[in-house]
Amino acid sequence: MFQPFEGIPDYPKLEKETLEFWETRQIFHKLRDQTENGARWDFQDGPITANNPMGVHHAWGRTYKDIFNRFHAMNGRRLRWQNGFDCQGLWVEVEVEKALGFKGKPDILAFGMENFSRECRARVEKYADVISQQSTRLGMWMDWERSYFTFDDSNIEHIWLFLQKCHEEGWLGPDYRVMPWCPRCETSLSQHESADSYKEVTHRSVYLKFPVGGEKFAADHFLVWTTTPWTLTANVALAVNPELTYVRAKTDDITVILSKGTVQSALKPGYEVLEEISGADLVGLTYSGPLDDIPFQTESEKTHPRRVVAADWVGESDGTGIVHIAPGCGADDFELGQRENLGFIAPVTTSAHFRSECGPELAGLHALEDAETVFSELEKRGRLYRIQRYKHSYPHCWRCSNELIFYATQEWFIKADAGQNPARGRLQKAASEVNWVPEYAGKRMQDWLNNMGDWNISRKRFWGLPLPVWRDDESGEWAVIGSRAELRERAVEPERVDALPELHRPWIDEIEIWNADKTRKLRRIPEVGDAWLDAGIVPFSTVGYNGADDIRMPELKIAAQEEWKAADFITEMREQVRLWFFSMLFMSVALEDRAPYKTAMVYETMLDADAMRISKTLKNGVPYDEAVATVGADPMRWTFCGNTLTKDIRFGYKPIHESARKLLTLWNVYSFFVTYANLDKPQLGELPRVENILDKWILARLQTCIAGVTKSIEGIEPAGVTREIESFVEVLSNWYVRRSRRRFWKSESDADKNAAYATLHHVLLTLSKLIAPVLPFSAENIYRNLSSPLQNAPESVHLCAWPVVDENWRDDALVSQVEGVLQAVSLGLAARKDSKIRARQPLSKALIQAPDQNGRAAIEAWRETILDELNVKEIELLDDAGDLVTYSLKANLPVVGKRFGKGVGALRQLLENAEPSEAKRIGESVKRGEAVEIELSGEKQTLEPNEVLVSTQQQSGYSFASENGWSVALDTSLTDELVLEGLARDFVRAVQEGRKRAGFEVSDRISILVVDEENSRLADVLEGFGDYLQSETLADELRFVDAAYPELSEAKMGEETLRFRVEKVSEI
RNA sequence: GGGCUCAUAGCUCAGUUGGUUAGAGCGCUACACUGAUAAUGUAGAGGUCCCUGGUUCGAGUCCAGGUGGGCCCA
Repeated sequence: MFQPFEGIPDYPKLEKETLEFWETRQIFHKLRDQTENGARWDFQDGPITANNPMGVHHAWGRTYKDIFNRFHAMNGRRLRWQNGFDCQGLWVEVEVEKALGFKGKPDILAFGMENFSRECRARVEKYADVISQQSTRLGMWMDWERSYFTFDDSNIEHIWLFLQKCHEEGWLGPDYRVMPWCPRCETSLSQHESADSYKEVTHRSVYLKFPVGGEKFAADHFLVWTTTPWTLTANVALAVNPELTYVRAKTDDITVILSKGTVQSALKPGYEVLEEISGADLVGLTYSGPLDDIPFQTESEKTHPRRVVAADWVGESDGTGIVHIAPGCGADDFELGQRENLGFIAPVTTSAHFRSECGPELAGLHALEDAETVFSELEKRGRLYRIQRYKHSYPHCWRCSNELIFYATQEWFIKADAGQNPARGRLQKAASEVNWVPEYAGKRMQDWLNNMGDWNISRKRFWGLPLPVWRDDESGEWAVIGSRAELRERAVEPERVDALPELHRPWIDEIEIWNADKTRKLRRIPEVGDAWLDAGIVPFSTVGYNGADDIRMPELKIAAQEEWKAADFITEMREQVRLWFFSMLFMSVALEDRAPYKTAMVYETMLDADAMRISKTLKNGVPYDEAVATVGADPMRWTFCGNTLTKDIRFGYKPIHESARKLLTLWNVYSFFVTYANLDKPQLGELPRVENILDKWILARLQTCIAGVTKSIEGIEPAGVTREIESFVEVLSNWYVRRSRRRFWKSESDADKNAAYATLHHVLLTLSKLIAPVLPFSAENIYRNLSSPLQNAPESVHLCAWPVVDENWRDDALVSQVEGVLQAVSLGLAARKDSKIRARQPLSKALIQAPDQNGRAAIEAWRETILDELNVKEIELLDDAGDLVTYSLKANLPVVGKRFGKGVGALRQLLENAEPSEAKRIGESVKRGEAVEIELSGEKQTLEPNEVLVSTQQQSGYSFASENGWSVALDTSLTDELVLEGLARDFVRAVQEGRKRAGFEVSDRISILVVDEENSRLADVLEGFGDYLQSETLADELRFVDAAYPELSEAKMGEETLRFRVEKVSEI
């Protein structure tokens, strides 16, 4: 007895029960044991940041991960099953700050670094738990007890090892540069981090008047434009492009100098251009700046007088063609300042507050937030010409969304092009050996590597990888430590290293080491590392590459498991190409000179249903917990899996519901099987000898499906899986089950009925395995129910072997035959539609023309089925002989194309427009498989039979429907016998409807009470088809009643109105 | 400015090495079918396959240029 199933699945309920089953029966652990000795297939998980609950976009990626893991486990492969958490870096700190209500670094310092670190760890541990729970709910199988955490000392030590290696290669070192800097977080950000951070904002831009020094343009002003007025405190020069043309122009009763191309946008209306000047002539002029009186400026001018310099990057797309240069506040400026020896001013503190040397009016104010004061100071000094609102894209902190500034600072870099053995070429070679899916991911990686700048790995923060650099500030001597053991060896007080609770700030900062000759004590630099170092090292740290034992999964230990080093598969969203994929690649190339992964799959962006980017402020995303609780995980997983990798996914409840509806067909078939099997209790197990062509066909079609699904997963094409399964379920339901229904209804048990049960059972059971990776819950539910009568069946679908194609059942010819039959039936229904005769009305004859021998064989093989589908008594297979046939010819283009080249056009003309007699001559030859002579453009040619496509049409009075060489016509002439049969069918239909309405069981026996109207043909119908009526409707009796009989229903029988009633025959 | 990528029905998307009349699902309309059906079938409406040029006997498919969108870099 199977668990009954009806209606639509309640996924949330079904999934919860399944989770309990997995848990109590320890299915995951059994799977792991069962694959223990299998060949390795290594999925390396990219760590998810454990600082918040997961979102629905995480569920997308995690679905892919789970699909591939489950598939390979079913194939007996040994997997790692290790989830990873990203645990440190700015993203964690910012969330903890928010939770504690902190505004910035000073709050953290007041709170105490030790307390702060503990808070960070606690948050990570909390959300690691939350995410583990959420992922479990998604059906994701991992060894959740043994996830890796990037804050582990072992992870940190592995990064140290890597950085030491970089040092040996000559790639690592400090540099003084202008960097994007977040004044709130008080740290610089890397190239990685600033990449996504540009946002459209509107700022006030300002045009300023800078009086020109010297004699040449003594009364004039340079007109200078900037969007960051605060940087004027650090102005040391102006830059012009010597290639550009500049002008002197009169405006507001003064004379200004600016580039010719910017006059219109920069000057107020009513200006007058006086003369043109070459940019080169401006170089070398002096000027006085707008804030010349502040101490920074007066001091700087003593050694570096203000002057105009040349820069070829100055343009005219905005501004005035004259750029104010502040080497302390911009990367280009900094570089130009170095080249031209312009002097240097750093006007603000790390939190963007003006230093005291900016003068009493500005000192202590915030450069961005107190911009008003800057404007009024400029106004006070009479230097403002004009203020305009200006919309542009400006960088923001990717974690706290505050506007960034550019700040001169010393940071630590990994320089790819430095050293004896530069990294770039080695990285490119390693990347080229990876199988990128889709291919463009590999091109993006190459592009990134081509353009890769130095990698800023230092952050002036707290909770992160402590950079293993110890330095003596006085002498500048520094050393890189590669492990905790080495640290102990060189420590001034080794026992303090032993006492370290963990390798984090503030504890690690207390350790001092000796320099090489033990003459100086070195202290650790305070910086922590870029979080991408943490994630990038995991291919090594999770397997204990450095030989230490303190890893979460000891069985992966590298000494014993050399094989785990390069993952077979990784997958993340596309931006990870330049983030995690890159950092892993870099670290692996540094350590082992090879890529740490063999296949890398990327997917695109999740958008909402209206193609809008999902953002927290818009609240347009589907919340994960809500979605999984209301619609369930499986429909979501089906939606995710069906998305084409190269396309963004538009995600919302509508697509999930659409997926659920597609899956409903499968559940309907399952429900059909369970319902009838429970009535009949058939023998199930081994497939009996298969005789019925429907069974043969669906088993053959199943093999096609197995092959297709397997190929899709192995070819890293998840969308193919859903396509293959959906098309199979479609024909399973609408051809196999529909055509087999009567086989299941037969009241007696016979071989054919049993074969039908056994076949459908086998198909559904196999299907449950095919969907198991994508729909782990539904598959389990269906499998467990269907496998219940089987001996020795694994207790879970996930412990089953992946189905393989059985060559005994494979029959591609049969599969394509049925495609032809479906076409013929569809054409027949179209012809019937055309004739306007209802489907219940039997017709005497269908005339079918098949395109070829295989098609004719299909009609013969499926004759009974087609008769029934089309409701006709007879099929006449039109052959191609006789005078009534017309031939139409077409060139077989792929074949003749190569041979005839330019002549193809003429040949097509000739064949398609051939006279009937000529068409017949050629057509008949081809049908006989003989070559035929033709005359083409005045030349004799011989056409081989495979070069011509022949289709024939019967000349006939019937209306045809035809397509792809198939034609079907119906003989619509009706005999009285046929009319009566049609009426009988109407009667049956009416009674069945009545049974359903009355709520009878399928097996209930009934009485039919019917009113015999005047002039009705009812009596004739009963006489001719009484037995048929009774057996179809399970009616024990059929009797006439008076028109006054209570509660009669009405129905149409042909043109007549039938009044009747059905009653259940009492059990007695 | 450089790189990658996309453009096919009202919407979401298939379209394998170039091949004859470009498909599916959803939505809409009409009709039909229904003892698994929140199903299904048939038909209709809806397409300059973004544009231009090239290669070819033949281009949605290959190439070049352009337009528009997305992403990355400078």
